[in-house]
Amino acid sequence: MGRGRVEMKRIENKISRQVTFSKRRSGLLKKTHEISVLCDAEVALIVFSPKGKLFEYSTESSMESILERYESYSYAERKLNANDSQTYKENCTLEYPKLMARTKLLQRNIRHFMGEDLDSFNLREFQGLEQQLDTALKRIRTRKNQLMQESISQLQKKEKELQERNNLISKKLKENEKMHAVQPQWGQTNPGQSSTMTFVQQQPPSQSPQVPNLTIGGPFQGKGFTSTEEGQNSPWL
Amino acid sequence: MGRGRVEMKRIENKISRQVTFSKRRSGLLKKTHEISVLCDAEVALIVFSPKGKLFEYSTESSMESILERYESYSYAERKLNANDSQTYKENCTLEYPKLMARTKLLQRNIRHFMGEDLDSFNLREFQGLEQQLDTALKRIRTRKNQLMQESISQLQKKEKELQERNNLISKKLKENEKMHAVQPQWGQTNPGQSSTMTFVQQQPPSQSPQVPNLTIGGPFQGKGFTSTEEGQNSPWL
DNA sequence: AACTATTTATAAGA
DNA sequence: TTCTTATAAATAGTT
Repeated sequence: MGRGRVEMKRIENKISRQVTFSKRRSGLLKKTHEISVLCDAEVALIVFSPKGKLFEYSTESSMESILERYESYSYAERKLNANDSQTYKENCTLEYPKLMARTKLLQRNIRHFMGEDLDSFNLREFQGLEQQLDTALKRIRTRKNQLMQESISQLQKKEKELQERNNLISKKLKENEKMHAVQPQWGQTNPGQSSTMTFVQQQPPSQSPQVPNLTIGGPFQGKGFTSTEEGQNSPWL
Repeated sequence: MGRGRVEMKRIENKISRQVTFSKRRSGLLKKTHEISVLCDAEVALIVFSPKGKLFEYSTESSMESILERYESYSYAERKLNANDSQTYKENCTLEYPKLMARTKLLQRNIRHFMGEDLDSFNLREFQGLEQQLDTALKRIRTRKNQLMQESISQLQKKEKELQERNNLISKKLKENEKMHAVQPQWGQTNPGQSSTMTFVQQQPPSQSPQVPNLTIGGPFQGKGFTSTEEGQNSPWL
């Protein structure tokens, strides 16, 4: 847009480059603002001029929270070069306040997720949170249902196996009884066996190692919700 | 640019909003790219759609490095009043790993609250999370409804006030007309008043300070434009 | 996803 | 820098 096409490459003339930067920067900020308002999007824009000057725009939700959100999405670990002790210490000292701020933010977020600390929310924010939780809840329920389905089918399978085993044993027992009926020599082998017993409930021998433990409640490893690992009360509260 | 002016406010129609978002997003990404190439600037753009989908652009130097640069910038501005610098540093170094661990935990929890990263969950954990979210959701909906109720009753109150004011004015106007009908002396007081005007819309005098701002979207304080330096040439204002 | 009528952004020039 | 202006781009409304 302007009085001629523009090649998409670095403008070599320093002055023009500076001027273009200034013009386009304001245009860009404007457009960034517009999309955020018109479309209700959360936007963050960071621009460093070639001279190293910083320009930024962010939706009301603040730069920090957007970057936070971004990082929770693309969770790229920052690798501290921990090999060098001195660097590490400096790094820690430098990063500590950041980390603290971030932790506070996360805690607040969690409280929001738990429906607490909502006094400052406006309608729109409620709407957003509600939708987010609703989505999460749906996902969780889906996953839970999957798990339950699996449990059920495994239990059914187990049931079937046991049933078959029972049938087998019953059959053998009957044959046994028949044989005994032909030559009834009681006494030496199995004293106390009742001949009227028909079904025998028995654990399949391979139970514990091969069939997963399906106890509804399973072997918990306590991931941190509710009961809170080493006992201290919800660390984020 | 388009077939009509566009009011700078949230587009209410969901479909249009979605479409506009899509169009403007690509425009914005393009412009972001252009300024970075033409002017040799380092740029990062993060956009979350209203649905929560992430779009991003960053100069080749990578998002991470830009964000780091950004943070070092904004933190450089904050003066840590290092009263006891040495102790402070040691403390930080010592506490840093703890804090990091905690932050990680918090982040994981948040992901769980968003229904992500649930592969390791067992049934009981799902149940717990589900219940927690459900409770939260109920609270949030309650609060949201309260807010809406308040909005509604305030609007109704305002409506009533306006109605009364209108009635009053209409009444006065009628009396006025009557008087004029008796002795029609035009001219000296209010030239240009039309006698056929019936309703007058008027703001209640106390509007702005006493009635909370109910704009759906709340009272923005525009945390955005920190364009540093001379800054306030906000061309779009 | 395409198509235009228009509005905007902006390159050049002053 | 800022203003102006000719033109290129972006895009709102439509199909």
